[in-house]
Amino acid sequence: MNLKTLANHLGLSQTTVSRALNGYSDVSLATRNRVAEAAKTYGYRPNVNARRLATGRSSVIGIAFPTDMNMFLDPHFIEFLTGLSEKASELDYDIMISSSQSEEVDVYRRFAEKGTVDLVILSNVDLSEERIRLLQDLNMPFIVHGRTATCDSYSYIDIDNYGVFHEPAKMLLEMGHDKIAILNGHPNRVYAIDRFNGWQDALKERGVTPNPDYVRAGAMSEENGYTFAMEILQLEDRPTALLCSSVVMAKGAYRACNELGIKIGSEVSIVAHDDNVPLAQAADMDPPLTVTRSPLRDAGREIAIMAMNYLKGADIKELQCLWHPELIFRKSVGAPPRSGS
Amino acid sequence: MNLKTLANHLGLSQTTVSRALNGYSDVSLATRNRVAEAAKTYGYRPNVNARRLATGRSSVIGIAFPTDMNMFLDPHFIEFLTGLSEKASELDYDIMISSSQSEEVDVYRRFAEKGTVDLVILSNVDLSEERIRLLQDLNMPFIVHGRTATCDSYSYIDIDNYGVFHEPAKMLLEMGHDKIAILNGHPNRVYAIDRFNGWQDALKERGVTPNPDYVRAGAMSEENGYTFAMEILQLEDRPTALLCSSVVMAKGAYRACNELGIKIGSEVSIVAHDDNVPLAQAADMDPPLTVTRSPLRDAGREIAIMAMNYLKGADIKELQCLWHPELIFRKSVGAPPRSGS
DNA sequence: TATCGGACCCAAAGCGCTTTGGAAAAGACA
DNA sequence: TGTCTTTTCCAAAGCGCTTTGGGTCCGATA
Repeated sequence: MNLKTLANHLGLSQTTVSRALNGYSDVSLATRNRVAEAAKTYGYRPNVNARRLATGRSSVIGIAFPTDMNMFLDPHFIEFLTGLSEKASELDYDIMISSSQSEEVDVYRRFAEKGTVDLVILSNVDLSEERIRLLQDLNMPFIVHGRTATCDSYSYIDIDNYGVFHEPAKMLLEMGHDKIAILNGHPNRVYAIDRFNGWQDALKERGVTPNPDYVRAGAMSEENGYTFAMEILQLEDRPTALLCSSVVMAKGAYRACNELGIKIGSEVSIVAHDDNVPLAQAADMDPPLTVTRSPLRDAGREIAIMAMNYLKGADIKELQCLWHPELIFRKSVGAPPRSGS
Repeated sequence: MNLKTLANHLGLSQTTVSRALNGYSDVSLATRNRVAEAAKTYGYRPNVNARRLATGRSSVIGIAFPTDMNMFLDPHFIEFLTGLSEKASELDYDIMISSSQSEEVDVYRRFAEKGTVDLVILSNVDLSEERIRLLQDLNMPFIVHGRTATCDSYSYIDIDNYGVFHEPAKMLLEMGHDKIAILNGHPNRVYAIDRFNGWQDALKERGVTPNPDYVRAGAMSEENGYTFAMEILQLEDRPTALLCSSVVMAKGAYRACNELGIKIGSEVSIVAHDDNVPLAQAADMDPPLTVTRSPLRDAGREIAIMAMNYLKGADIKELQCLWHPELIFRKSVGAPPRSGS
């Protein structure tokens, strides 16, 4: 069933039927309904490729599939992608993934040349802005998940990573902790830098000098969480609180604590950032883990909406989201142990 | 730059240029080269959507993105998808992912209605064949990663899961092991059933009665590997060898052995199936893990090729692959301890 | 009564490709 | 020389939609 035969069935022109289905106001509400009705009963679905050819738009969102993805990212990336593709489906957008064996920028070049996608989504940005520059050069619309220094010029969604460590650090300081260590993500990622600064500033605001021994950074694996925590908790002047960049890392830290016989929530307080990936439920841990929470899936869903608005011509200023994670207090945090105990 | 202007530049008709670029033999080799040359210098790329409209083919492969994916599957699914999308790009196919908040079959319905994809890929099949039946009803081409009982009727790629446990079990038996336990995947997955049978038959062939206490099954997580191994290794009549369904599970088993002070490779032998996901490198374990190996990424790449051949009209019989994993012997396997030791 | 502005609808021209059904030129053969 | 194939090319007709640029009808206005 195509437009033409549907129009014939209705005794209307293709134009009218097309415009009726697309909700134009220059066709009366009555016929608009009549057309919608008929479309439903005949099971008419417009041919996507014809529409794409006619409009020049594809309603497809592209995303480069990182082929050398480090293991940690897997569940996080998937979680984000799940949200994105769910919402995109609802909005009648499609998601196309593509990967190159060599450079990620090749993927964008291909997208741009082929013209199969209207917009691409950039994940996992680091300090280098090669990809962003390329996309700007190619004149290919894009939205960034995360931010770089020059984020004024493009559309992005990010969380307040500074706050992710600043808020809980402040809270811990107010509870009397002053030896606060961080188990951070990879140091060339923008979010890790922001978090580091959040931690550092929180201490400085209280007149506490940040201790470089209390800083560890690397891939946010359970393994690293364990290793880093083992190292830090065996320092002579051991910290009374740990800020972890992910729940998975915190799990490693929990394991280290258990092994060292350190009571979580009394002898050491632990806070982590929670992307809410299924494999790591902070609330189910023992003791339940205090977190700053910002579900990645939600970010994926939001970015789909932003993509739609972008393509509808929304102003760039409306397409810059900064989310502030909520701080969820649970049993893994308590007053610092009295010194000497 | 479109066909028309390119044709004008060349002083040829659109027809000729089109057919030249598509390698038809009714245009002379000389002009074919000339056209190819010109296309390159002018940077001509055919408009994908116009082509799709004209041919009715999209050169897009669809895949349903499982929204409620269990945590274990993540890295495996990603690994497969990476191979698929790499090869697809090389072959100039695109990959479209889609997910529904409710049923996976909805995704296929949408694919079929919209007509955006030429073929879909089914992953992770279980015994129920609802999805397969639907796709057959919808007349939508598909390739299955895995198999069900009725696999004669469709195209698939799978590994010999029976052999995955049968081969190493046979080897262990020949080395003198007769108390062999299995840490299997989820019992309603076809591959887990096949593996179970492989193990069972290997024992029976040697006249050994399979011991139900030696069978554990569940999600293939490190956690489960640890728990299952702990249980099994503390049985009164403890096994001398463990077959694990994944390297991640084997990692859990390694942890259990270390905790119990059981020497791997002498007191207990361990073999696992290795999909070669980056997060779990069997060769780097201590001791290096003996595996049956079949990289998932390769399967993804192969399925892209199969998809192309399918769409080119290849015979169904040529589109049924069964791969036999190689058995890689490493230090985690040794002769069984002498009884009484 | 003549004019005008809405409201509603439509014919036809694209979008950029592929494919059909020849046509013209060039050899092959008698 | 005339006929018959091959070889090489092309005009034109789609593919199924959107959009432009009117047209018609009708009530409102003067």
